[in-house]
Amino acid sequence: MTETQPSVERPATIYDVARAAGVSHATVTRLLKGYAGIRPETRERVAGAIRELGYRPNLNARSLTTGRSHRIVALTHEITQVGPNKILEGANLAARDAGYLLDVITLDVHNPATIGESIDRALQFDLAGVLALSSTDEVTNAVENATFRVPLYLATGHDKSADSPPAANGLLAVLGHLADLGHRDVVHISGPPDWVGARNRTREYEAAVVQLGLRSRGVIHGDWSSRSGYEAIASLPEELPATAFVAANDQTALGVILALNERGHRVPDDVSVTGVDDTPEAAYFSPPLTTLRLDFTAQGRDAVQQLLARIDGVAPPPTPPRLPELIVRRSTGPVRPLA
Amino acid sequence: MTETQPSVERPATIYDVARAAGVSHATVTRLLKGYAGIRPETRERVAGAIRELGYRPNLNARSLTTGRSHRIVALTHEITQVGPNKILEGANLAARDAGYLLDVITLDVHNPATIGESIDRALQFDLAGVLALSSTDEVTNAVENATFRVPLYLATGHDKSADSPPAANGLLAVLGHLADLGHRDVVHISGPPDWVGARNRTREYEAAVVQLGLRSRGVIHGDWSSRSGYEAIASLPEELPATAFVAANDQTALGVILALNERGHRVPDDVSVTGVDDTPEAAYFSPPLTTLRLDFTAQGRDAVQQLLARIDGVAPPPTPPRLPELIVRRSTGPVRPLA
DNA sequence: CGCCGGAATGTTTCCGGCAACATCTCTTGG
DNA sequence: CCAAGAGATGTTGCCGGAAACATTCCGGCG
Repeated sequence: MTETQPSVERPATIYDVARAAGVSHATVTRLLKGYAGIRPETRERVAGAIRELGYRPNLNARSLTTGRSHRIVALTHEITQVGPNKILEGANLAARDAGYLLDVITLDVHNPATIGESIDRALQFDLAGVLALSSTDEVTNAVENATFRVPLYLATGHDKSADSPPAANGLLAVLGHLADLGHRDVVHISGPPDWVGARNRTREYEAAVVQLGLRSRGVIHGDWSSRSGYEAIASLPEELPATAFVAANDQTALGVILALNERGHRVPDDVSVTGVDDTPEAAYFSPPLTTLRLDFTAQGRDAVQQLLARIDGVAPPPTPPRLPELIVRRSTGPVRPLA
Repeated sequence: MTETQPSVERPATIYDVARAAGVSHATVTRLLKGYAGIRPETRERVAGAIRELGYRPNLNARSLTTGRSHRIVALTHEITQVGPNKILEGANLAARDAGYLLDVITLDVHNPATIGESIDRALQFDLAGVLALSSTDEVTNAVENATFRVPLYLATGHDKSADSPPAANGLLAVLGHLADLGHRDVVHISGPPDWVGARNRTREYEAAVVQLGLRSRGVIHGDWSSRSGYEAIASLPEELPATAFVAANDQTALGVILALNERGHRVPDDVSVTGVDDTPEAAYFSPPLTTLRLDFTAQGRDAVQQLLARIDGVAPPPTPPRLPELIVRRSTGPVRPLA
């Protein structure tokens, strides 16, 4: 399970390289920075020395003088959740493509005291910028209260903001689909209220219900977990108040399905269930889940792009709307009227 | 969705603080380092200036002189997988408790060329150590080929190594459970062969089969995904060759269950299915999954501890064996003989 | 053949913090 | 009352690299 490498010798510096090549350290720097005016012969010698000594510039020292680093930090949390997780993945790629190193600092939401501390710690490095991938109010607050001396881009929630165009309103598609199947009575199992994304989904749900002329038979607060979906159904009266259950995410939907099964309701014959996120597993639930596919990776990319624009003092590029896509599978079916 | 903060003024340095307090910068350093011999009055003035200016030491500059930083980097990949993900969580906590900042660099396994590059990039900073959380051979190789000048701890796979005590052999418990239920014929759906953890599980499976006198009716290669579990079953002949299916992880088991359902086999009445990992969702599958609970978080903690010991040149603490725990739920039941 | 000017290379200083060493300022003992 | 010594604070140089500035080299031209 383990292996180590002894080599503890200090890394070579430009001075070492310069000495080995018989030039001044400035020449080494020039080579490194791609300066053209170096005699081929000299260039060769220096390059050789660099190779020989396995020289690698010390980025700390570099950013100390230049005052700018190519490092950006992403503050995140709950990377277990699909959303944050994939956003990070996208951000990581985008950063790398732009020549930046993105490193991730995971905040411990369960331990609020440490949030500020972690942020503080991160800021002690020379950073080009900070990408705050915050999904909960707690983290958002902590971020807003911190004093950053570097560009900051705060992406709250992996959802569209309140003022986003209606087209981005994914739950409308979900409820539209249910309405098409003849459903009138629906129940929403929401995400944790301190998550922006959860609130947005709930709001979208409520708006869609109105717009489509459906009846919402309740919003039950969940917490993204399967357990909360299970318990939501368990808390319902014997006679189900709805024919369709709209869960805030796929995990919750999973719990909903199990609870429904246990109470003798077949999905989708008796009741329909939907999720949000389209996690890789959703297609393999029993039955496969009708859900909303969100492009988290793209959102991560967009966020990095926004941050980079701020770093470079350029006008931020417009973020193309990322339209959620309705994925219809077998957890939804034609309504079967309530008893 | 966004907010920015303008403040781009350069952060205060010890010199700024010194000037503001009317002392030399050395005095500021002394205060920072907890040196006792400072007159209360002076101390007060300096502390005031620090507060006033919002001074934060520049860790880059610091590690430049001290030659040691309190930063460790975790190289990881596929953080979407539960295992790596939770290991990271544990590592993060352990590092923080030890006063280190752990930052995470996600390697892109799908793009091997970038692995070396990312590692290289990370090494250009002053690092106290590197924690390589590698689960696949590709990454392991890349890590082994890189030249680190800092302590390295390579944790391969989130499983016990080949020479670990038999007690750690979790699949024995799983198969023992199946044997107790009367199952004789079993099939294993493995993880991707380039994952150490997957190979270990397969080996454990095979050993357990022999030890318990069962009959393995095949090992089908999967890739951790639900899809691979689904396809594994789909590839089987009409007459199932086994009464129990041992999946390499929970996701795979999910796919297995769906495929089995679709072919008209009820779980667990007709066939039994097991997983590994005990993801939070496993308890809410339909039916809830019998699986093996692994303590990933502890493994992450252990790894950090090992690394820190190397950094400090101390003898590494013994890693307590993390015994997997069999969680029996409803996806397994008494055998029902093959037709 | 010497001078000029650009190309190639070298020297110095600074970034922010730290540590070794130097200096100053008291208190105290002879 | 002065010197010694401890305590408090200041000065200097260095870490690795970058940039401004300085110098050397060289060929061409008058």
